[in-house]
Amino acid sequence: MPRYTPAEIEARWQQAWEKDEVFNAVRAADKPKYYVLEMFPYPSGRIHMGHVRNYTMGDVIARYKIATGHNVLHPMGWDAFGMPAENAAMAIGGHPKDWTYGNIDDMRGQMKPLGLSIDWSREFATCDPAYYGQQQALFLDFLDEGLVYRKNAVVNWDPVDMTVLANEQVEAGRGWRSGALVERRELTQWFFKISDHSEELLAALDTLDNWPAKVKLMQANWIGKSRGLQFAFSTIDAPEGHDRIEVYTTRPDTLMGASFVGISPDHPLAKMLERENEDVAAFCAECRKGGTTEEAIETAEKLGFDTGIRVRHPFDTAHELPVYIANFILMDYGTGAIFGCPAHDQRDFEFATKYELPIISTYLPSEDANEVLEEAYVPAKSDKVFYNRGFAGDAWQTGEEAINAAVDFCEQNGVGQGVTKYRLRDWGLSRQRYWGCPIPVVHCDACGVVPEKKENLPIELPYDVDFGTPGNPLDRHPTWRDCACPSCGAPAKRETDTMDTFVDSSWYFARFTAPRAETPTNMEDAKYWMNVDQYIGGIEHAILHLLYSRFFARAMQITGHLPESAIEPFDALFTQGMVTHEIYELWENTAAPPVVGDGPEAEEQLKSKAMRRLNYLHPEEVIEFPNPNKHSHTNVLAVLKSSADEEAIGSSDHKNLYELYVRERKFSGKNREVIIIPSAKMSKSKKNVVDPLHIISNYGADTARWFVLSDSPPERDVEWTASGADAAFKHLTRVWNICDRIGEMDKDAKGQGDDDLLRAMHKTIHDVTMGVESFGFNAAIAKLYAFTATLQKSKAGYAAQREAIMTLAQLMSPMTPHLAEDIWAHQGGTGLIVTAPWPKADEAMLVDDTVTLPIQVNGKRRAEIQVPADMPKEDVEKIALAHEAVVRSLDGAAPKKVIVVPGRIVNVVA
RNA sequence: GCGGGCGUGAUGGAAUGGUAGACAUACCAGACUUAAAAUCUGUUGGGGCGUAGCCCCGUGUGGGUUCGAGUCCCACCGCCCGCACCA
Repeated sequence: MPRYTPAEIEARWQQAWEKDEVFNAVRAADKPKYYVLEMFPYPSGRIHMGHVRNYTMGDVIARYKIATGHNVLHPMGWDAFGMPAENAAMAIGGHPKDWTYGNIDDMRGQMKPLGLSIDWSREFATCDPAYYGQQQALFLDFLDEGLVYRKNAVVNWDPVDMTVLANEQVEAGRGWRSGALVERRELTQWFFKISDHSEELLAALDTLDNWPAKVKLMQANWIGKSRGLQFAFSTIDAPEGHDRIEVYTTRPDTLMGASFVGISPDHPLAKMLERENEDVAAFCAECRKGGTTEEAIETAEKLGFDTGIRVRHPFDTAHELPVYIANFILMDYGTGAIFGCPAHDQRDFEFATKYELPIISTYLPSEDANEVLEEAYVPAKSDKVFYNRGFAGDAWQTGEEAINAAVDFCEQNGVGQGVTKYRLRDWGLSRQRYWGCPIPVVHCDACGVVPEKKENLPIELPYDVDFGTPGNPLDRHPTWRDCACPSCGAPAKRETDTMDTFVDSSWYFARFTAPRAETPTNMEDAKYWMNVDQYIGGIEHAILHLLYSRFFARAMQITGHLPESAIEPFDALFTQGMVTHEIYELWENTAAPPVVGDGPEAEEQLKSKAMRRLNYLHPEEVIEFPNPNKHSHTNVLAVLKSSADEEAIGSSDHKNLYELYVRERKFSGKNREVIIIPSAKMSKSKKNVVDPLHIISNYGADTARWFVLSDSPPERDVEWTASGADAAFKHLTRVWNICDRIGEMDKDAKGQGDDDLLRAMHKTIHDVTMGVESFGFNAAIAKLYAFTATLQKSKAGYAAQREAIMTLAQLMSPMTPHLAEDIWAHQGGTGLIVTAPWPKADEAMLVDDTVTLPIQVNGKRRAEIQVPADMPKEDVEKIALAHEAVVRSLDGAAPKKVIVVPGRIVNVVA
């Protein structure tokens, strides 16, 4: 009997697909188009199970769409710029370009054996000059349209390495290489005017019907539209030019609870005081320590500095408030100044407590509530509260009503204006790094900042750079900066900043529609292929990447690079989960004398000893086995493979391993134990990374693909288990063996149960189709398991069994395409299965004549009846009430009510 | 700190507001075998009783809506993701 040999059949069918060019996307009017795209990978050099899962999901969709008669575009490329390449150059030498292209070759080589339905003829990397040159052209067009501008912004500055650090290079407020305390420093940077599109980007979220609601909500919160009041406090004893402080508040209804005014350390008034007063300067310097992330700022201890300046309350000029410089106020949001209302904001409450400022309630939960607060009183804006210090609207009103009333009141009394603001800031794209797309502008002494001419594009990165010292090598390059001013021709200097890598990934989806075009896009191709019908990627991109891409699509429409119809580039979005794996930790008693002996005393002693994690272990370094001690909470134990002898490993009863485990833990000189941490994100440092190449060489790509789809719902994390992969392989072998068996059958053989088999088949067609359409891959696979079991046991005749196995192959083909092709060929199917039309479920075969109805009494299941599917409600009710179990439950009482849901359930209310 | 999500047997999970635990793993038992592997079959949420059967409890915790809640609402607990220079 021939065997299932994935290594052989997978290579064969991949060649067949390549020969027929079945995945080459062709622009043609004969069929509807379908564009499926997975977020392209960073070329780290190794694919991991997360990639396998991500691309397999996209592949299932792509293959399903091919089978249902679409021209499918399913491209692949590389998000190839970024810091890891420069870090590698610094750490191990070599050049970022060589490192990156080497990695791309490696990863492509690792991906191809997966048998993905990718049109490789469209492949590109963002570090190809042909790609980033077009990106520079886009930048120039954006500049022309006023979508790009320059302004100052803060960066993480490492004062020892004299370089700008990324947020991830700041560890606990210190530079990762130098260990120096990081400072915030201002630089002139390029910005995209994304904030001009805040309202539009927010409003258009409503049109994205096939995006997850959580992603839309996260984007809406990120854009952060708020209506509030902007007004000015007039100052007392302030330096000249600062007789007013403009503040913005979303809670003008709490104005009577104001107890201080806070300004950002970067506020113009703070900066002026800083120049004149050493104490202020010292305080502002203190505030500028630490990273630039919102998280770092929000979680830092709240600090304030009393400037001595005071302001008058707008409603009561006799009431004066102190002005503090405070480290938690951001210059980027609002006006960089706020009034603090400690009674209704927890941050302000803590600040007021620390600096002994008054805490004044403006509203209370009830008219007689205690005004002395333990913490800030912050009810939902939609709750009705009692305004004890209201000044507009009713005494009892919701926060929302009070805010509107307060804005109206203030406007009428000339105390400010209602304004709408957005939290969304402009997108800073300048990076002081080498391995990125050069910003195509020139600095000329005479002409200032001048855009490069398009005919000079691409402005290519020089190859001869050194990474011996931190910082941007472009800055140090002896000649690259030198150029002629595009405007006046005089000697000038190139911009040495490069672009944020988010720019690269904000339009690659459009480039895939015409990857070799001499312009960023080709309008005809863009019109045909856009939008992306199904986009697939991680939830970690829910905000930035997706928001930036939405902005770019608009900007590209404005500059004539995308049609109007493509301003929302992703019709449907799916966010998949991660692949996780157990972590194995080796713990040892490193400090105390070893514990010896057995029994409870030894156990107690072990608990009290200083057991420490010594290191992490690779999955190959441990042997797992079931815990024979059934009373323990731990079901699986593990020992070091190196400690176990051959016999113990080979033996099927786990006695020897358990004895070894006990011996190592209690009797060895080290009290050594392997601890299993379930389900953690795969990470190199924790050594819980499973290499897909191993899986593919051991089991084949189809097994890897089947497993990553089968075990968890796609939006959730999947736990990689060796036994799961094993089971997937066994199942595929089983299917192959069934195919072989049917192939050996007598072609004229008649059997029993043809109709049952075909009914089960049509139900499976229906269920799997629904599953694939709705990303319910794991549920679809469960149905395929069930149908395989049915087919395996079937005694049906040859014709029915052949139809069943061929349909099974078709339904499996998006997940396990190689095995499916092989079965198809084995059974004499026409052409390739990949291009065969998707099977259709026969509606008539889906309905059963009789149904099983559960009968509940008061919501608890008590019985079950079989009735014809079309039996009238009244008759069902009669049968249900007559049922022995129901009679017993009712105990003679008359039912109050009977609910009959046809085809579903009967509930008797006693 | 802020924003978003998730939580179901030993494990991964299934379940348009309608029989909780499909399917798979693991374990246990059986068949085949000299034996093992492989393969196949079967059992398995917890507790109880008068054990062909029946009853009680059970979807992180506590409340609520409903004839009926894993599913909807509120509060809490735990874990995960994002926070603008990681990609």
